[in-house]
Amino acid sequence: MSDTTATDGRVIGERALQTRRRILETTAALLREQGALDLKVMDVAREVGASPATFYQYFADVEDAIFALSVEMIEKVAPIHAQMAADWNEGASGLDHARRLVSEYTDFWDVNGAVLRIMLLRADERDERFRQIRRDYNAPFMTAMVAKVRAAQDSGRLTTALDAEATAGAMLAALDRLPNYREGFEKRGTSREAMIETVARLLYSSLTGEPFG
Amino acid sequence: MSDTTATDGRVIGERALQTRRRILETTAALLREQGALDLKVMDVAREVGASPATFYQYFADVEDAIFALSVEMIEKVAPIHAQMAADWNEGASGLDHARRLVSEYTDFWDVNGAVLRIMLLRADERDERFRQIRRDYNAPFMTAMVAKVRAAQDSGRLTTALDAEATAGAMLAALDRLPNYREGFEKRGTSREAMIETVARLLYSSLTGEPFG
DNA sequence: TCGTCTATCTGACGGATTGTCAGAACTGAA
DNA sequence: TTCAGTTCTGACAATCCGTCAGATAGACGA
Repeated sequence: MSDTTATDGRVIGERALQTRRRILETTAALLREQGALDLKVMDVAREVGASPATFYQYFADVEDAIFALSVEMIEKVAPIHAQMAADWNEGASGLDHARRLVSEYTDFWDVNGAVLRIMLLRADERDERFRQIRRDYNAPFMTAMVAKVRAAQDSGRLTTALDAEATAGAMLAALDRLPNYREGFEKRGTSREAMIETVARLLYSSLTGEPFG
Repeated sequence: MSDTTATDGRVIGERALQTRRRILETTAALLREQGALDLKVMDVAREVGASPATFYQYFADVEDAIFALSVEMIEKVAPIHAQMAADWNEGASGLDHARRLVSEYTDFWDVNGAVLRIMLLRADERDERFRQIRRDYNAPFMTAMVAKVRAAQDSGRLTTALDAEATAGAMLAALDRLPNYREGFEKRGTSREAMIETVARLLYSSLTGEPFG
């Protein structure tokens, strides 16, 4: 069922699993170093120290390997989902919880950005396979945030002029894009902490209706 | 100076200019259809009806052509900058102006998204060439938004706990990513208008300190 | 009209990458 | 050690890359 298979469909054993993993790690590393546009199967194979034929035994092409890495993002991000769900249910100081969420998610981007960027790109480019993964990856964030917005709206603290989905989406957009602007920010005097504080406050206010101050 | 040159550096004439343009338009079209990851020089050349050698006369590779398209985005987006600057200086009903900005920028993304996505991707991947273009492309938005935030903070309407650059960046993030989520939104009942209204209100409130309601 | 000059384009090439086999090498069990 | 199943790879045809030298086309003067 969830057994890993080779491109010919057969279930693979321990040795093959390790090879597959080395290919994935190498793909991720090269992705970080040189980006996706000119990442070749040959580059990965050379770096792994294997024949290109070995690569093709596990993945159809480089994009397919990045797809596998994207799938793994879903479980890698799960602890952040869990933390968020736990925090937000107990209902205590929301702003601190928002700070923690933004901080942890920014760290997550710093580590996994290279893969996440291609996942989002291919989903944006209408690839259905990646769209499904993007949905699964985003869903817990979206669900939690939409619920927050609806709750705030139901209790009258937040205007219903805001669409709950769109509000959550906008906050997710900030979470996903701001790590990519951090270097530029820092060059102009906006520290990582200031960025996190700002996004946390925007997030908190947009989801609860509390004023920014 | 701003004359267009071939890869060997010579300034090109009228006929060559048309060839170059056909290559660029074809690249943009194929980018929309099949995305960037497996867009080959051969694909473009075939579609243009020219030899690959002709392509290489004007661009080093596909990415280089996308770079040229990215450069063109700067002047293509200028009218939206201008409209925004004009609107925001006269100081009248800010929310309506925000609506117009979001609406027009969403349309801009619908037309030019394929190129914008790669511009942002390559900049995110630390390519200095694309980073420069991204800066130039974003600068007018950022400058105007940062000024708005600072003004609101100076007059005491907005908390200084928000960093001006980060706030502007977060709003830009929403503008840049939400068009990519629109199809998903619409499938779940959030119309284009609702999305625009929401982003406009978030933008307006974050830049002015006015409450969401 | 014709020939010439120059800008532009391309056929053809060596080299690299892609993707696919059949079979070689490895592994663990008997 | 032998054997059977698993995993890996050399070798190949097909395609793509990137670069020439030379072919072609358009402008212009005679």
